[in-house]
Amino acid sequence: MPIITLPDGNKLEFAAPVSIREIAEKIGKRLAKDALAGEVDGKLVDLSCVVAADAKIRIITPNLPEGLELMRHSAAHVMAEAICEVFPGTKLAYGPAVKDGFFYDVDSPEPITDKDLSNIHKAMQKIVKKNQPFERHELGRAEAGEKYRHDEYKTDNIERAGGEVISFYRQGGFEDLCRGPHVPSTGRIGAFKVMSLAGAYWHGDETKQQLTRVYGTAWATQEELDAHLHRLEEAKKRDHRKLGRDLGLFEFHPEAPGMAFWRNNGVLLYRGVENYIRDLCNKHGYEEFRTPQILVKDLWVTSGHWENYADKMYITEKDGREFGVKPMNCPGSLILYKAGLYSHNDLPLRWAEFGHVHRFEGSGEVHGLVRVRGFTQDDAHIFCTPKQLQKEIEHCIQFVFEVYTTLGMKFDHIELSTRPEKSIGTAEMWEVAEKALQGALEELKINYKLNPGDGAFYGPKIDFHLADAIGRTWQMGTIQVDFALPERFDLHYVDEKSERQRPVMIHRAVSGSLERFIGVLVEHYAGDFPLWLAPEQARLLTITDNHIEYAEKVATLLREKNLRVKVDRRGGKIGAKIRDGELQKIPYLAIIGDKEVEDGLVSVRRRLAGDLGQMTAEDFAKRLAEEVATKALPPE
RNA sequence: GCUGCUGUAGCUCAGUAGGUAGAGCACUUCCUUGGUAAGGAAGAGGUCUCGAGUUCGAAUCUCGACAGCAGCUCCA
Repeated sequence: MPIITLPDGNKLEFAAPVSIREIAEKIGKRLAKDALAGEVDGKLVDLSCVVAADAKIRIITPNLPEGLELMRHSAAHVMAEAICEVFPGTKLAYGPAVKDGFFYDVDSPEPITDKDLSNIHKAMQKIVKKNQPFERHELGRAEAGEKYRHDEYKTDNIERAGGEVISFYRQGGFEDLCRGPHVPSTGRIGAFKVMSLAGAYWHGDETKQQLTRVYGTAWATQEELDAHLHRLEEAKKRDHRKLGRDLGLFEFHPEAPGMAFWRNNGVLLYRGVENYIRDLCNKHGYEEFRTPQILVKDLWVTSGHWENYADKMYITEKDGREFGVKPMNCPGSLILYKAGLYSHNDLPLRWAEFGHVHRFEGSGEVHGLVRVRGFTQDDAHIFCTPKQLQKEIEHCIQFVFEVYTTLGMKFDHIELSTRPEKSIGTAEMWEVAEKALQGALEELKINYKLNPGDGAFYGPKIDFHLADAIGRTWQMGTIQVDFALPERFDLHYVDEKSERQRPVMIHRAVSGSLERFIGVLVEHYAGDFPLWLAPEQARLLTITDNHIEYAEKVATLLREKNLRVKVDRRGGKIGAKIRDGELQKIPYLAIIGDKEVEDGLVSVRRRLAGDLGQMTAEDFAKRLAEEVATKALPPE
């Protein structure tokens, strides 16, 4: 006689084993209608699943995150059936629910193209209309393997599935191997849309064949689907590549694929970020260095970069000698360290370098400013004793947080990556390094994800990831512990007993790359930068030509306070000048006409905040200088 | 690098069935001196990314290159 405990604590008693569907019906008609699946003692199950023993039960409906995920997973099955209809002979590899939707990786006998998406969508609509139940059935491992021995993907999935029972789900005449659970029938997958196509390697392995990945999105209601599509449209407007061009920040040209050309507004922004970090370096006890752009091959062989990344380095040859354009700044620092003599009293040495590096990223890998072939790392190399290591890491983490907090940016996640297969150094070095990083994270009580095997070839690392306008995440700041390079370059310091010891090295970058950082920054603010970073902080708009002289005087006053200001002295109506200023996202527009000239005033509009009324030119200058000094975030 | 897609004026885009191109905005000039998100008129601007091919004829069809977009892989 199962006693069912509901989330609110109420209990229901049944005389015989009952299905989730029956439980839902007992609770209420409306719930039974909405129910997609159940959760029995924390495990998701089909609505048809029968409960025989006492259990805690939740009914899963479309408005719960689990319900939405289920709908998306079921939508993937419906799409798989549709694809098989449109492309008979298609084999199915993998089709999970993902953020905002789902995809299915398929192996179709002929290529699927964009033009086929609407046909797939139509086929899905027909399947949904039939509203066929999802039916689970199970086979023994051996039996399942035999049944699908001609399908390499199913065979593989069966091999990977745990347990002796392999479950399948059927909807009408279509069957797919699946752990489940599913929504009760094909009519219950909500509002959906087939979105796009892409290639995807089987198991994400480049050496395996490439499958076709079909992406879809699904939502509980049409309104939510529309809202999602609208959000995507809105996000496009924040795309840093578009804003970069529209706001005159930077652009790209085929003459230097994957490398940015910066216009003045972009340079002002770039310099703002760079100088800010530079000032913080000073505050945190760093010294700044600069090392050559092109260094001999032998150096890259010693550092291990040649072995690991020669094909991604820009290589040049003169007088029969090979040189590499630097892809990292560290070897330059190592040379400088080695050329000096340091004692334990000198450590830690915090050496910063804004070094411009080049990496030949693959043609499909470059992406606006966030993945480029030439970029400046706000790099630093910290040489310290093993004892100082963890404290130095903590110091780096705090530095990173200081910058992102000031800018009002939130990390998507923080990652600790450990030793990869291809690496240099001993197991012991790696262990000490990984422990130091982990220790620092834990000391500062920072949530992080473990990412095993994803460290740099010379050491483990902590990475700080941020999301762009459409939710793609990018690695920004990084802190990497390196025992290997000091060894390879035979670095040492003199300890208290006058003995030579090996220093540890930390590689750290706060922004990661200034280019990527600015790309994400543009999307984060949608071009409405805090005043201290805005390229053009204020624009003075004259009503008529008669006001130009006074406007220039006000401009001079502002420039004396180190503010970046321009005068819009064109003809035309004030409305048009305001519109231009707003479209270019200028933080402050000040209107100057007869009234202002007469009384030494300006009429001020703050973007995103509106009309501030009249104030004296002096007060205006003071207000802006204050906003710059406090690094205030833009108005909401 | 891989799969699919795209490339027409500075920007956003149209171009029907192969018959050598069009709009809006921006720009220039003139008129307008106008008070809080577009004043009016006229004008200029294109080797339709590049190269081959098919054709009497290619922006349009085919192939290749280059660049870009989405995803995958990679990201020291």
